[in-house]
Amino acid sequence: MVSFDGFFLTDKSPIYLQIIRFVKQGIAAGVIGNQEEVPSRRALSALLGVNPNTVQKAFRMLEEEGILVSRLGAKSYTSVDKDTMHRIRRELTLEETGRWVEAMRQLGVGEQEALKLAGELWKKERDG
Amino acid sequence: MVSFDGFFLTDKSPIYLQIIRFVKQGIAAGVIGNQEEVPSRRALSALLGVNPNTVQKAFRMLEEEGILVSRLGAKSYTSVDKDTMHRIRRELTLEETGRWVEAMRQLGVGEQEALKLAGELWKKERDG
DNA sequence: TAAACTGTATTAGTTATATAATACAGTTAA
DNA sequence: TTAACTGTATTATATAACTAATACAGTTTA
Repeated sequence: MVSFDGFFLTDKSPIYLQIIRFVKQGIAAGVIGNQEEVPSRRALSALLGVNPNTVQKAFRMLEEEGILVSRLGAKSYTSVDKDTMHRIRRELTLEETGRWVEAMRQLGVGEQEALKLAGELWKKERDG
Repeated sequence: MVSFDGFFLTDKSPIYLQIIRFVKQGIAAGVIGNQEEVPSRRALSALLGVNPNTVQKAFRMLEEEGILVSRLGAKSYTSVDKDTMHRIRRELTLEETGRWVEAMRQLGVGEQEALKLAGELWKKERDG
C-alpha cells in the first residue's frame, strides 16, 4: 500500500501537482513499487484534508501517464516497470538540478561557492 | 535604467512573483544597482505583454520591502544599499540551494551523485 | 502653459484551482 | 444477497491571479 506519510501541503503550487510529484518522487526513490495498492480517492482526500475531486484530478493524470491503473469499483494500483522508474528518476533529477544551476547563475553565484554551500546544507541535514 | 532583457514568462507561478524574483536576482547578481531608474508600469507591461495592474502589484510589493521608491507622477527608482544586496543574495541562494538539496534527498539521490550532476550541468551551460 | 509622461485607483469580467454536495455504477466481502 | 466499499461524474460556489477599460492626480519637458 502506497503511504502518504511524508506528505505535507507546503507549496503554494496546485495540490493536485503536489500529489503527482509526491508519487513520482516515491517511485524515483524506490519507496513506491510496482503493482502497489493506492489509497482510495475518498480515503486520501480525508487523510490530506483536501477535496476528493482534487485527488481524482491527480490520479487521473497519473493514469494518463501510465503510472496508475484504475478500474471502476475496484482499488487502484501503481504500474511502474524499471524503465519507467529510471525515466522518472532521471527526469526529476535533471529538472531540479537544472533549475538550481540556472538559479545560481542568475544570482551570480559561482560553481565553487554553490557546490560548497550545497555540501554544507547536505551535511546539516544528514547530521542535525 | 533597469533592463528586463533576460526576462521570460517561463514559470507557471504568478507573474507578479516572477517580476519580483527577477528584480531580486538582478540585485543579488549586482546587475541592478542603487538609485537606478525602473521602467514605468505602462512601459513594462507593454514590454512583457502583461497587464499594467500585474506590474503595479509587483512594484508595490517591492516598495513595501523597501527595494523600490515611487512618487506620484514621477519615475520610480531602486533603493538598495550593500547590506540589502547581501541580504537578498544570501536569502535567495540559501532558499534555492535548500530546496534543491531537499529535492535530491527525497529522490533518493546521494550527495556525490547530485554534486557530480550539478557540476556537469554547470560545465554544459558554461561551454555549450 | 500644455502635452505627454508618471503613479495610483476602481470596477467588471475571465480563468484555474479548490471546495461542497450529490449521484450513479461496479467490486468486494461479510 | 447486501452492505460497504470502490471509481466516476455533475452542478454550484468561492477565491486568487490576471485582464480590460477607465479615471484621476502629480511631474516633467518641449
